[in-house]
Amino acid sequence: MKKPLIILTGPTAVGKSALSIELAKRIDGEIISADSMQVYRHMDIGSAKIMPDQMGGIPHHLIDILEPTEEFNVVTFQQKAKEAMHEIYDRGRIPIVVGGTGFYIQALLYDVDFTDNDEDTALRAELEEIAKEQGSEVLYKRLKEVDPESCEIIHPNNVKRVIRAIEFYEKTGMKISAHNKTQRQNSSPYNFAYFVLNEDRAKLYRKIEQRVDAMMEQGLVEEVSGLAAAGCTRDMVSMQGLGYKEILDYLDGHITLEEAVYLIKRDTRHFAKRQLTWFRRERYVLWVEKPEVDYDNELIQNMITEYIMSVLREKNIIH
RNA sequence: AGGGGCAUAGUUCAAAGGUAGAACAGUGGUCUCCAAAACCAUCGAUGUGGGUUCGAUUCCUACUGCCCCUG
Repeated sequence: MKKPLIILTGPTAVGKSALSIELAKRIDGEIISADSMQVYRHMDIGSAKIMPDQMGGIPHHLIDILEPTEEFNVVTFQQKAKEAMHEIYDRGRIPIVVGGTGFYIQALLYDVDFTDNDEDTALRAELEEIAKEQGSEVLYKRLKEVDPESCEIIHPNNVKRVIRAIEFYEKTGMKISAHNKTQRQNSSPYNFAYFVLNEDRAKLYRKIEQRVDAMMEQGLVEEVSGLAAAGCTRDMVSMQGLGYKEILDYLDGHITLEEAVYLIKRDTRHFAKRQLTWFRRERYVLWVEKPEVDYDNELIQNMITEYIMSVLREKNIIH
């Protein structure tokens, strides 16, 4: 008997958090955050983190679990999320995965196997050096010798993925193209429902821009300068987050504050667009479109929750 | 009101009497260990009316709009 799993995602700023609280209350669920930035403590404003007073008493997992100086990646996410799920099942409750990182959701939902190799930071650094000094073509040729199939899929300019493919081969002796092919055939071990909340593009973009303005008012600059003072630098995973890298550039005097705000807005729009692209090609997703006209917010929330509940009943996730 | 200047893509800027380029924005896509990352692709323009010319978006001219100076 497959265990139940609910996924609630969508582009940034669409209103996932608020809806997830409503849903969790009704079905007695707990929330697992699938967000690569909200895992970090002291990064509240820029990550639009849900704060304890907004949680409505619903337990949240994978929020505030790391210091910004620590590394976080899919593998860590997968491990910690699975641990959290076990605990939730033990309590007889239903896990609701909420967050916008599609890659993380995929890793969890299909239980993608990452175990047969560890990342090798020394090798990565070495390969990065080669790319920088000799050009990405050199790396690409090296990959071609061991895994020509990957070369057909990966663009030569995409250094990160070329490096990963070489690394995979060096560490395991296998081709990542073959590995990915088999992993892609995994079916989910869960009885799941995968909801993507979406709304009119222009409206979403407007909300993103308003949210960035609000972050500035809430003191994003202070938050980032605090992190910088605590030793955070832009090469850290946490500081690659939207709002953080741009404000760091401002604090370093590379750009003006006005430019930083423009860049945060632009890059967040791009991000939302990429998220939607991801969800479009994901299998078995259920799109939940917000109505174009602005009704009462609570009313919309209720309608959507009702719809989600009906799907969950149909799928025997709730009774 | 008088004088001057400018009108090219959504924006900022190129170029040229013979098929008008770029950056950014917008749009679509890739993704199985940095994913809020990295990468790929693509739509789109000469303000309006006359004239000169084989050919005008370019030269001339009127109009319209915007900017600057003077009052």
